[in-house]
Amino acid sequence: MEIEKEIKQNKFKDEIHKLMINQLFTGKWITNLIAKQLKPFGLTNQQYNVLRILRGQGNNYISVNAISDRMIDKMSNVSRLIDKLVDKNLVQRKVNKDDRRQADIIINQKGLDLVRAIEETEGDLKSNFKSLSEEEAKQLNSLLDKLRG
Amino acid sequence: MEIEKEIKQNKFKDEIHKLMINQLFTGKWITNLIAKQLKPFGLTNQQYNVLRILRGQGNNYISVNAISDRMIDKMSNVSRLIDKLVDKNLVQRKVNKDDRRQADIIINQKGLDLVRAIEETEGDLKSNFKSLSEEEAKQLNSLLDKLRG
DNA sequence: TTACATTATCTGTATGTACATATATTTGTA
DNA sequence: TACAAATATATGTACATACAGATAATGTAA
Repeated sequence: MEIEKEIKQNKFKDEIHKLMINQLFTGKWITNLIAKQLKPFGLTNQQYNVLRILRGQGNNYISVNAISDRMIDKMSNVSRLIDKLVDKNLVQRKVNKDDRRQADIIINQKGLDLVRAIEETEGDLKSNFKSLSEEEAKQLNSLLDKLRG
Repeated sequence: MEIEKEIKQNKFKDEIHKLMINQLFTGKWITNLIAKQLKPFGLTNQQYNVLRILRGQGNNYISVNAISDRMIDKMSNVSRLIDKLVDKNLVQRKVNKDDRRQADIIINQKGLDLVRAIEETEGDLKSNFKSLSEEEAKQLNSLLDKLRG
């Protein structure tokens, strides 16, 4: 649906203004789709983002800062996100030997299993994105990159 | 910058997956830019969104539901958003005469002045979006609409 | 008109978020 | 070495958000 109809606004000041709003709306739309996907698993979007980052590290530990660098939402409070994941016994945290300020984080088997289980529901999520061709998705990706300058 | 670099991820499962992440990242990027613009005025993004919707109604009252329909983030808790705006004396709320369940909201002069003052800083915000041509912005808008199906 | 469903909004609760500041450790430099 | 600056993370706080459920008013069908 056109953004004008989604928010019942039939006029925008200019194309950039419309784009900002369209972009915010679409971002929120995807955020909500993912939140819905994660709900049965009791994870928030940011927690899932962290788990996937950790999985990407394989058997290596990674610092809180490095996680933050890789997060989609860099404003998230990673310390407390990790707290939650430790509470749920999905990741382990230990103090780095060489730099005792640093916390080293790693995902454990339970965490890996959870990510795997969630990934098995990816089909449902992806079904919301059938309206774009591969070519259009590429074009959109490159326009988004360009938008951010 | 390319999304790969922004989040230090050099590979995506497929173009759609990359698009989801790019979209989330870009949405968050714009959200943060707007939050920064609003900070000196003590408003949150959603509060500002509501104020602009109210201004769009001119001298007419509008219900909480109708505001929600017009919001970018429809999950916001409009009742409490309005509470905040009433506390700040930017809007007025009254009970609808014909349907006493309904709350009628209207922006007042102080609210209008504040929106106007914020709009005078739009130039700073817009300066972040110079990298796209008008034509590209249009193309992006139509791809985003299409993405949501 | 009475009972039940529906609607519009509000409230309670748990959790998440943003941001300022604190704590602990390490680094750089005189 | 001593000490200020920088770094990595954690904590306090005020506020926002999501969602379930409550409350009150209205609509509807017998």
